[in-house]
Amino acid sequence: MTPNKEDYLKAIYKLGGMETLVNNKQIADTLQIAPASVTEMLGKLKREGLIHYEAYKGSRLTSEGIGAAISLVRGHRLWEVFLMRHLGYSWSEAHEDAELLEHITPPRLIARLDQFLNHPAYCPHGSAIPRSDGQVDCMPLQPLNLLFVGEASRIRRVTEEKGLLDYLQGLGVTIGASVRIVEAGAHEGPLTLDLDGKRVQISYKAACQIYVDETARL
Amino acid sequence: MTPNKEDYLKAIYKLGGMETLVNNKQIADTLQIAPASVTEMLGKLKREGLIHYEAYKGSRLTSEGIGAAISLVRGHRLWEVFLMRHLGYSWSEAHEDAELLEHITPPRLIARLDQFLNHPAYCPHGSAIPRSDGQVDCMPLQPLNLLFVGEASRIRRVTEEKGLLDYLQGLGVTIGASVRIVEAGAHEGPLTLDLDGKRVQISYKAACQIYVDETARL
DNA sequence: AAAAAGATTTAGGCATACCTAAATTAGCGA
DNA sequence: TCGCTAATTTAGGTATGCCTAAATCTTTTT
Ligand SMILES: [Mn+2]
Ligand SMILES: [Mn+2]
Ligand SMILES: [Mn+2]
Ligand SMILES: [Mn+2]
Repeated sequence: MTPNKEDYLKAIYKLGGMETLVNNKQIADTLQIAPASVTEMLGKLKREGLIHYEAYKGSRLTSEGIGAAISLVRGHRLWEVFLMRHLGYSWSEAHEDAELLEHITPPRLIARLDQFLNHPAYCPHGSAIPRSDGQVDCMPLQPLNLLFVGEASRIRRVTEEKGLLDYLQGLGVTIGASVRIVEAGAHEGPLTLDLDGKRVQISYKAACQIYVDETARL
Repeated sequence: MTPNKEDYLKAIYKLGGMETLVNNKQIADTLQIAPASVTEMLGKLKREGLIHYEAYKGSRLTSEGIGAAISLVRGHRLWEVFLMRHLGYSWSEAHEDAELLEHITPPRLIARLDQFLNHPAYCPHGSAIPRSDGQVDCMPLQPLNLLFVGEASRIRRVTEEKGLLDYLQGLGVTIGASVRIVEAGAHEGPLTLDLDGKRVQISYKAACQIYVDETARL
C-alpha cells in the first residue's frame, strides 16, 4: 500500500464506492489526475484485490478495500481532533495536515491516539469517526439551504474544503450551533441567519455545504 | 524534497557531515542502499545545493542542507516526546513511528507540537532537541563501558536502535538514572551495575551504547 | 613501486506513478 | 438505428529512485 493508492481508495469510498459503482471521471476529478492514469491505477488496485473493477463500467470497493479506506478516514479524523483540540489548529489547517498524517499512521498509533482523545465520535467538521471495528454511524442531515425561512435547526457538519472552511470559521459558524434562516435572498442570493443568537450573512453556495438536522417536515 | 532525500541528509548529518567529509560507504550502510544508488542520489543533492560533494572524496552538508537535516531531527525528537509522554509508547516504538512522522511534519506542526510539549530540551532517549533557530546543545558524555569499576555517574543518553532499546528498557535502564559499575567481566564480559540502587547485569556491547556524564578524571 | 583490496562510479535495467495523444467503447438523441 | 459525444482505454513517454554488474579510482600492503 502506498499513499497514492490510499488516496484512490479514499476517493472511491467518498464517492460512494461502498454501495454504488464509481466511474473513472469522478475519481480523476477528485484526485486531479488524468483519466488515463486513473485507468492504470484501478487496474493495479483490482489486481491487489482492493476493488472490483470492470472496464468501462466503474469500480466498487472490496471488503478489503473498504477496510483500508475506513482505517484511513479514521486516522484522518482522529488527527483532526488532536490538531484542533490540543494544538490550536484552525478548521482548514487541521484538515490539511491530517491529509498528510493519515498516510503514515500505523494501526498502533491510531489506537493510542483514539485512546488519548477519549474515543471521539466526530471530527471537528462534524463527520463521524469510524470505530475500530469499522462501524460508521450517521444521522439524517440536510443542507442548510433547504431549510425553510423561519425554521430552526442545528449545525451538524460542514464540507471539508479549505476555502470554505476558512470562510465559515471566519463567520463564526461552529458545529452544534443553533441556526435559523431569517431571510433568503432571491435567485440563490445570500442568506441571513440567526446563528446562536447572532445575525450573520452567508452566501447561498456556502449554505449548500452546511448540514443541519433534518427537522420534521409536515 | 522527498522522504528519501531527507533520509540521506539526516544520515549525512548523523555521520558528522556538519564538520567532516562523509564517505559513501557509510551512507550506504546506514540507509541500507547500494553504493551505486548513493552515488546517484548524492549527485542530485549536490545539484539541489543541499550538499557539497566531490567524486571519490565524500560529502558535506551545505548550510541549506544543515537546516533541512536539523529540522528533520527536531521533528523526529519532538514526536518521540509526544508518543512516550502522551501515548504510552515504549522507547523503541517511539523511535520507529517518529521515523515515519518526521517526513510529513510541516513547520507549523513542529512549532505547535513544541509548544504543546512545553519546549522539551531532550528526546526520551536523551538526545538534545535542536531549537527552532537550529541551535543544538551538547554535554560532554562518555560511553558507560569506559567508566572505572566503582566510579559513579548518571545515564544521559542511549543509542537509538530498536533491539538495543527493547533490551535496555526491559532491564530498567532510564535516562537520568544513577549508575556505578560493580563488577566488569574480563574480555568484554558482562557488567554488573548498580542502577539507581538495583543490581543489574548488562552486556558489554550494550554498555558501549549507553552514555553517561563524563566524571572528572584525575 | 607494483599489486591487491576497497570504495566509487558508470552502464544498463526495473518498478512506480504520472502525462499526452490517439484509439476505442458506451450511451443518447435524432 | 445511426451517429455524435463523452468516457475510457491503449500506446508511448517522462521522472524518481532503486538494483546488479562492470569499470575505474584510491588506498593500503607488500
Ligand atoms: Mn492524502
Ligand atoms: Mn474532518
Ligand atoms: Mn525516516
Ligand atoms: Mn530519540
